[in-house]
Amino acid sequence: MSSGGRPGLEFFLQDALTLAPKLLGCTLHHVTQEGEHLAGRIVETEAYPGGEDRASHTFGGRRTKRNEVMYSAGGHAYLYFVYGMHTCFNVVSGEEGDGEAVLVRALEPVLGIHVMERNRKVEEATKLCSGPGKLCQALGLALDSNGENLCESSRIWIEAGDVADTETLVCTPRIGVGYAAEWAVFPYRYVIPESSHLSTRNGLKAEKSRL
DNA sequence: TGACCGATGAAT
DNA sequence: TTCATCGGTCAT
Repeated sequence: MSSGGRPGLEFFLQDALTLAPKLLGCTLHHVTQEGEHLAGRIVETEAYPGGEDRASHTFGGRRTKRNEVMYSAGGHAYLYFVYGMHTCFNVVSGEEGDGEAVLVRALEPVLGIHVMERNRKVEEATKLCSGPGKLCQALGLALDSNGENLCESSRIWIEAGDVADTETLVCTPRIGVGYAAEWAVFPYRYVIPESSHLSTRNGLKAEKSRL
């Protein structure tokens, strides 16, 4: 995939485990209600394949009002509220009904950095989007964007990109899913280890399995 | 209707 | 390592 354009629907119809590493290097864009154009390069993702994966919201075919959009066709935005104070941004993947998604965990700020600093109330670039809750706060992404179509929306979209030749893709176990039994240790988290914008919580230590 | 529990982050 | 904080989920 080459950089620059918006990937077609078929890109998002891939299953979560295939899509998650491919989202690394892509850029997430958000144009806020105030017209501020914010964007960041994706450097950390996690795949939530659904089905038997206990860490997925759609585990065992569970279907509720909250996870409904996770069952929509790939390319939709799935946002949810967690821990009583944080919003997480996911890219729905796979065919309609699959119930798969990729959680975007960290970005490298690219556009509108001053706005992100204001939104986050911090100055350090490495603290702006280095976590799923942080990047939503920095980009101003809220629950009202749940269900947004990333292929057609003029508010939120993904720009194609690649992992640079000088960068090495690495996968690790997912963060914060220790309750998911054996699924907790599967290497469904993908990072660009050279990035200084990874989520600090377990930044990049407990792994080394190259793709 | 209510108790419990997070796909977290920030402070200590 | 602790805790703030509250919607979703599931058991009554």
